[in-house]
This record gives sequence, structure tokens and C-alpha cells, in this order.
Amino acid sequence: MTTTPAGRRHTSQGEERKQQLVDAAVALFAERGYAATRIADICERAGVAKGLYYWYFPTKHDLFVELVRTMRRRFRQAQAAAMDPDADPLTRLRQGTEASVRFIGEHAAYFSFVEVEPTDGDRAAVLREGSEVYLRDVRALVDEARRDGLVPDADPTLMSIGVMGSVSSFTNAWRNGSLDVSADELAAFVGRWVEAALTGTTALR
Amino acid sequence: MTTTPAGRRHTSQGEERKQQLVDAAVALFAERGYAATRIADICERAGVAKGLYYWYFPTKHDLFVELVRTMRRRFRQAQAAAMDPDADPLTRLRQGTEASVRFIGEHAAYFSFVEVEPTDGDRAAVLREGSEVYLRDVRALVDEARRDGLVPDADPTLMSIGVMGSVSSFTNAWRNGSLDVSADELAAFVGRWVEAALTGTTALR
Amino acid sequence: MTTTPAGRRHTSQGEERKQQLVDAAVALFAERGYAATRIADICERAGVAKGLYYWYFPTKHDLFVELVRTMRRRFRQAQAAAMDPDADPLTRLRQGTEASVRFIGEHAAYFSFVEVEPTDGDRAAVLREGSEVYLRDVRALVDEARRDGLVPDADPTLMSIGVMGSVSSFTNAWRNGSLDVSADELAAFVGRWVEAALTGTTALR
Amino acid sequence: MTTTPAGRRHTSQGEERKQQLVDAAVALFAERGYAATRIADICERAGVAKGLYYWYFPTKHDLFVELVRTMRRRFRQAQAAAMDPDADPLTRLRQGTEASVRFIGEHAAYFSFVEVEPTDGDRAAVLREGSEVYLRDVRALVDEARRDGLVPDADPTLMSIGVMGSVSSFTNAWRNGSLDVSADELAAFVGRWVEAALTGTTALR
DNA sequence: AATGAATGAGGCTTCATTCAT
DNA sequence: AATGAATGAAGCCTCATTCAT
Repeated sequence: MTTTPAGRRHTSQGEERKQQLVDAAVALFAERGYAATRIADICERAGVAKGLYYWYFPTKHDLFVELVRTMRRRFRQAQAAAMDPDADPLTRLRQGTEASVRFIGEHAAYFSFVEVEPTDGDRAAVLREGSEVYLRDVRALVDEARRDGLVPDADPTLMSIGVMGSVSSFTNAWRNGSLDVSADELAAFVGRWVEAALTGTTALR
Repeated sequence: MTTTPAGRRHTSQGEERKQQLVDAAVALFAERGYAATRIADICERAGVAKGLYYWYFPTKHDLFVELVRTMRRRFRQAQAAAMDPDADPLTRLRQGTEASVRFIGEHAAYFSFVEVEPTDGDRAAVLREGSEVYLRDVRALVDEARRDGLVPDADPTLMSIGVMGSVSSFTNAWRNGSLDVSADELAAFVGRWVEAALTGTTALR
Repeated sequence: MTTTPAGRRHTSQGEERKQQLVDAAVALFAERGYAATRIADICERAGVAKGLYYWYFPTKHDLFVELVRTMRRRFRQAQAAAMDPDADPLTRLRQGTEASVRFIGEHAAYFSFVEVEPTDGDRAAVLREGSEVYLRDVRALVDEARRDGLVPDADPTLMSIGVMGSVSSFTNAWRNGSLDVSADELAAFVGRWVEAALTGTTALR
Repeated sequence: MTTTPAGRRHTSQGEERKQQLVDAAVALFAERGYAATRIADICERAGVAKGLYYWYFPTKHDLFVELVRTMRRRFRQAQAAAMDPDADPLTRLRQGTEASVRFIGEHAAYFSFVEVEPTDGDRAAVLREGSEVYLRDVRALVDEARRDGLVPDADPTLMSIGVMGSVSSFTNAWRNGSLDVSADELAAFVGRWVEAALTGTTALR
């Protein structure tokens, strides 16, 4: 049960409806972008009348926010689940990176507009939250690795950004169809790429 | 002298006006994004009447295209100028990378919306052209370097994307204000980062 | 129930609204012509918000088309109803002609802009359809009359056009206010005029 | 030498320019209608800069008026020249009618938009002047013919309108391409048609 | 006479949002 | 919960007209 506009309760049936709308929205955002997607389109694809949208979301922006927040949560869970708590930071970083690549590959539609999209005005902020969280997680590992002498003594912020940026760069390209590798191959490559860049010692194979 | 709508000629005075409009547009696109920028805004900032816009550009999209194409040309020139034709491919790659970072840094407003923007519909294609050209240039150097045994025998497409992606990731972050380094420092770092990732041997300092 | 824009269904209430818009449009077209009538005007006169127009008609032109088609249908019905199927072709022609004059007289507002209007571009075609149908009907009767020896052996196309043209010429003048006769008197006169012209024997009284 | 806007004199060279503009306008009005013809189009076709238009005509409407007035004059001259002053009124009427048909045939482009055009607002009045003059001329002949007992004792206004309407109906159809006769044949037919209608005695051949 | 540039009112259309049922 | 109808603020673009040179 969740609440919406005027604090209304939604039954489980209502939850389904809501999810239909979100799913339709994701598909459309991916196809033509957020701005070019009209609420009417979302409703049409979801098979409901236009007016119904507002029973579930107070505004167009809200669906976006809810969607982003939900995905963010799942994203972190996927990363956390992939990391071996007993491993050294560099290993955990690689595991997290690989998990990220895989997760993004599995939610291509979503990331296609989240990564590339406008960011005009409010949505920018919403998305930034997401990368900040990610960045912080990476940063913690980088710091740890530096403390352990696993990576050179370079600017940790720069290194963290390098890690995060690599993930998004490679997955963006992958979605564009310019890469002819499987998700797993890509994940492995990105893991090695990042490690090589960070340590300057691991050869790319 | 250039031509516009119905193939009209513009005097040099007209050229200036046109440039004023482009400049105003770049600033506004950077501030609030392409979609959120109204033609009226561009004219207002350029200090001309709304109707005049259409004397110079048939549509909103056309200014965008012209702008992108112009910048693309300059971008390549800057890269080419920075590369020592007698140096080995890896060195040239680093020189080009550093030049790219610097160029982007000098045209922050432009790249802020070109890199992050929507890409909904037509604009996507226009922008893609740009990265394809860049990618091809990088790819040529990577191939050469591989032939010379300077980089491991990994997938050259992946490596090229890694190079290009690094440049944009770091410069994006730099523009966001999350990085506290000078343009030159950033360029140097990215150059080393890319070289390390590629060769797996150059330590980050 | 009719369909519109995206094939939407309209309730009977919606049908009324639609009709209100059409009525307002006819009045305005008659007053100031199609081109000079803005959609905003139509809505204002119909007492609805500007945006609602597009709920019912995809464009300004569409209302026009729908209107013309509807009137065309009624026009033909009125003509058919006035003709005695057992009468000779010349009589039926006169009956049809008189009915046409009367119908036009009863829908003066509509015909005032349909007959005299621009016809620039698309609307021309729409209107032409109408006269072609009329002309074909007349032509059939003229041919029959010629076969029966009721009219001279002149070019049937010319004669048919003469009939149709007479109807519109007289009714146009009537609408302009240059004629001081009742609709019935006019109808009778046009009937005789046409018959006289065709046969060259019936005296005008 | 004529005067324009601020009472400026035009040299004979200027007269030519002016005529070029008028000619371009007639062609365009005929092609796409008055409303759909932009001043820019006229200038483009005339091969002059847009601004020059206003050196010759104070407004778009004025060219129209001047054009109509000029043609009106010539039209009347053509009619007058065709009538034998010594002939009876009915003959003169037929001669004038035939001359009208021929004149219209020779100036098809002009009449195509003058006859069929919008008439929205001001232009209506300008055009009406024209038909009123024509109507008055016809009316005088009809009255005379009635006095001489050449036509029945019917409403002279109606008869006059029938004459004028016939001319325009047939020539309109002719321009539309629905008639496959020469201008002379058409003129002869219309002459007989009108006479038959008026007298009810002349058989159509 | 002639040109390119500039103006600005105004039209059509879109679409997020709200309302009545 | 759900629907069709209604609203109105904007935005893009056109084009007659004017201006400076």
C-alpha cells in the first residue's frame, strides 16, 4: 500500500494500475525521451483514460521521481549483493563495477533515458542525487584501497569519477549498439579497465 | 557570407547578428537546456525582435545543427593541432586526449548541453555524428598502437570507447563543479588515466 | 456518435458541443470568410475554451470539410425529394432547380461563403467535389431530355453548366440583397429561366 | 507618370517595375489565391527586393485595388467596342455578352481569382463595384429591349442578373477545364443561351 | 530606386492539468 | 477508480510593414 495525491490509499489492484503506468512511461521515455512523451501517450499505452493518471501521480514530474528513486534502490542492492565483504577493496570495487554493468544492461530502457536525457531544470537534480550516492560508495572503496596502498597516491575524487564514468561510458555505448559483446564480457572488460586505470598495473587481456 | 532560409545572402553585418543569436542560444541551452529554451528567449537575450530569428534560421532545430557542426570542426582542429606527427601513437593519443579535455574546458557552456542533453528525436542523430567522428579518430590511433605492440591485444572498439568515454566523463564532472582542479591538471590526469587503462603499466601519480 | 482526432468516441453530450462549434463556425465564415475566422473566434462564439476545439477537430480545415460534406448530403436529399419520379426529365429538372434555389435560400449563411469563398488550395478541391456531384445529376437529366427530344441538340455539358450556373448566380445575387423577391418567387423564376434557356421556347413571364 | 505613396512621381522606368510587380501578383493570385500570396512571393517572382514593393504600393490591398480598377476599365472598353451602336438592344446585348466571354477568356488568370476569390472584408467591396457597373450596363439594355417589346415583361433586375451570371458561370467552368470548346464557340453559345433565356424563343443550336 | 535587416502583432496548435459524473 | 470533457498558458512560426543605408 502506498499513498498518493491526497494521501489516498491504493489497493493492490490499484498498485498494479500504477505499475502499468510506470512501465508504459519507461518504455516511452526510452523511445522518445521524457519531454517528448505526453501524459496522454502514457495513458494510451497503459490502456487507461487520460484523467486516471492524476489519480496515481500528482504531476508528470512525480512519476519520474518515483521511478528514479525505485531504480536507485535496486541498483544499490545489486551492487551490494555482488561484493564479497571479506575481499580487499580493489576486488570489491571490481565486483561492484561488474554488477553495475550487468544491472544497467538488464535495465537498458531505463538507463537509456536516465543517462542521456536532458536534465533540464528539476530532473537534473533528481538524477544527480543518484550519481552522488554511487560516487560516494565508490569513493569509500577508493579511499580504503589507497590506505591499503593498492592504488597510487592520486586524487581520490578523480579516481572515483573515473570509475563511475567508465561504467556509464561503456554501457552507453553498449546500448547504442556500437559494441558487439555480451553483457558479461562487457562487465569483465570494464572491471579490468577500471582496475588497470587505477593501479596502472593490471594488463588488459 | 552564408546562406539561410530561402538561400538568402547575408552581409557581414548580418553575420554578426547571426552570431549574436548563436551565442545567446548557447548560453541559454547551457543554462536551461535546449527544450526549455524558447526562441523568444534567444531573441530577448540577443536583444532583437522575435521575428528576426527566422530571418537567420528556418527553425529552432537548425540553429542547433549549425552550432554543432561548427563546434565539431573546431574540436577536431584543436585535436589535430596538438598531436606531434612524429610521435608514437600512444603519445599522440595522449596529446589528443589532453587537447580534447582542454578544448571542452574552454567551451564548457557548449558541451554542458551537448553532452548531457536529451537527444530526443532528431538532435540525437546530429550529436551522434560528432562522437562517431571522434571515435574513428581514436580508433585509428589505437589500432596503430596495437600494431606497434604498445597496448595489449584487447578489443580495439572497447578500448577506443574507453578513451572517448573517459574524456567526457571527466569533463562532465569538472563542469558540474565536483572537481577542484585546473583545466591543465585535469587534462594531464585524463591523459595518464587513459594511458594507464590502455597499457596497464603507467602508474597514476 | 462520431469519431475524431485519434478516433475518439464522443458521447451525445460531446456531439452537441461539436455541433455548437460547427454552428459558430458557419456563422463566422459567413460573416467574415473562412480565412479571416480564427479558431479562437469560433470558440469564443461557441462559449468554450480555445483548446477544446482540438478535442473535436484536428485542424481548422477539418471542420470545413465535415461541414461541406454534411451540407452536400442534405442538399442532394432536398433535390431528390422534390422531383416527381414519374414526370418527364424537363419537369424534374425544373423541380430540382427550384428545390435547389429554395434550399440555398434556407441555408444562406452556409452558401454565402461556400459559393463566394477563396478556394485557395485545399478547400478548392473539397468544394469542387460538391459541384461535380451536382453537375452529374443535372447532366443525367439533360441527357435524358435530349434523348426525348425535349431540348435542342446542343452540347449537353454546356447546357448542364448553364443550369447549375443559373442556380448559383441567382441565389448569390439574392443573398447580396440585390433582389427584392421571395425565395419562392426566385425559385419559380429560375425554373422558368432555365427551361427557357434550354428549350428556347418557354416564354419568361 | 503616376503617383504613389507619398505622391512620388514615377519615371517610365519605374512604371515598368510597377507593372512587373502587378504581373507577378496576378500570376500568383491566380495560382494560389490572394490570401496565400505573400508580398515576399510577389517580389521574388518579380525579381526585386522585398522592401521595394512599398515604394510602389502603400499596402498589399492597394495593388489589388489598382489591378481591379485597371481591368474593369479595359473590360468595359472591350464590351463597348463590340457593340454596334445602330443595332437593336438585344443584338447589342448579345454582342456585349460575347465580347465579355472573349475578354474573360483572354485574361483567365486575372478572372480566376477575381471571380472565385474570398471576398473577405475589403476586397469584397472592390469587386462588387465591378459587377455593379457591369450590371448597370446590362440593365440599361434589358430595359430598352423591354420597352421595344423584345423580351417578356418579367422583372428586369432578375433578367439582368441572369445575363451577367451566365457569363461568369460559363467562363468559370471554362477556366476549370471542364469545357472542351474554343473561346469563340463558348462566346457564341453564351450569346445564344442568354438570348434564349431572355426571349424564350431563340432555339439553342 | 533599391536593398537587406528589423519589427511585432497574431494565428494555430500542444499539452499538463482539472472537473463533473 | 475511472472516464470523457474542458481549460488555458505557452510556444512556434508567418508575414505585412517599416527602417537605415
